[in-house]
Amino acid sequence: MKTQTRKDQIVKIAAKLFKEKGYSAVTMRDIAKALDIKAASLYNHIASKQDILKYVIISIAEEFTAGMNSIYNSSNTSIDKLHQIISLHVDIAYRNPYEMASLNNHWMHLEKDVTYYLELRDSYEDNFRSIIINGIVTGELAKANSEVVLFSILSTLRNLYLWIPKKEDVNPQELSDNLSQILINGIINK
Amino acid sequence: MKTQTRKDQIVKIAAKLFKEKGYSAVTMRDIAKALDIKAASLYNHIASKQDILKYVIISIAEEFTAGMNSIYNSSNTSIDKLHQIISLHVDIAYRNPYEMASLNNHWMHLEKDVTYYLELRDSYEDNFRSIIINGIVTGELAKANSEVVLFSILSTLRNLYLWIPKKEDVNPQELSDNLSQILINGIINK
DNA sequence: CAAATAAACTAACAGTTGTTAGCTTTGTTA
DNA sequence: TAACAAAGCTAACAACTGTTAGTTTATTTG
Repeated sequence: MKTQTRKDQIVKIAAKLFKEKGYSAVTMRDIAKALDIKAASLYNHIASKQDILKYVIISIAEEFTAGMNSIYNSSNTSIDKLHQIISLHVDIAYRNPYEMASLNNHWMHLEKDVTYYLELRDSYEDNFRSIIINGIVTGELAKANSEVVLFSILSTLRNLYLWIPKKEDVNPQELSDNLSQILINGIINK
Repeated sequence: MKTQTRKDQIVKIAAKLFKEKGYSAVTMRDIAKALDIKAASLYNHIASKQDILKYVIISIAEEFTAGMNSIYNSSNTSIDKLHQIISLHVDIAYRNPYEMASLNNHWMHLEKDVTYYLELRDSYEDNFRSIIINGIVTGELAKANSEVVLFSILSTLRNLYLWIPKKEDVNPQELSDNLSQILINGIINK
């Protein structure tokens, strides 16, 4: 458990405010006030407002990419890989519910770094798509429009950050199991 | 097909800009420039920036509520009701992909009208939850955590607006059918 | 054609924005 | 205890914000 630097505190509290009001609506004075200091003092720790957003988003985007690469390159079945992807999302969303809002909704304000972010995201989606198509080809997964399957699962996983903080005592393992059952087996009683 | 008033044009183009950059990052001058007029001229048609957001969000929120009420009060099976809810979302998202971004992400800037918006949304979710729980009780749906089922389906449906504009020639009926199959029957091959 | 209305314009406002410069305080180490 | 670095402060800036007032232009209607 690394000790939290002042910069870490700034990034963390900014992420929370970004989630509540959106990146543009949060001012440097808002962030400062939440830490009980003046706006100018923030600049002893970060270079700019955009710099804060970068720290909020990029590290988590890279965590997703690393996780996906490891899953993608393993020799598990497609369905096992899907289980692992679900766990990956639950785990990250559980630990970073505020940051996920910026990752999903505020990345367009990264400006200079938006290209890098989109590369990470596209590569993530490409791997995910591959796993689904492969599962359909091998017959593990039912024949279906792979784009709709990808979109549907990814939508649910990307929205976890909205839902997790609203439920007290969510158990990540249990949530992961429930999601796997619903997303993979469906909800109908057969 | 009603003719489009100037106000309608303003609301429509503003919704598009809100989706691209977020409500707070879009200035009245941005909206005006997109219509090739000056910012002050906007005020001949709308009362304020917030007023524009209200027009973007509330009419669609009410359309969802009306649709849900009609489905909820029908005498169909739970599964038929779920099919109808999916169609409702596809239909509205297909016709209003930009407006859906504000409905999902910018409603907190409604200020005075946020209470009304949340009433509509809560009532919508309550009806949805009821339909799911009823389906589980009657045995139409498999035993599962109803909150996770609700969250999972709703996440997919609420994100349609992000996905529909990226695919050319999406056929709403076909999309609706694909989603129904995936969300209700799952993706596994059995 | 006259009058009324709709819809644009210019100019300006008061407040807010991110950021910088320069200074002071605080806490640690030599 | 002197020196130093880390982290705070005040004051100010230029640009930008939503909005208003007052005016002009274009269109519709009696």
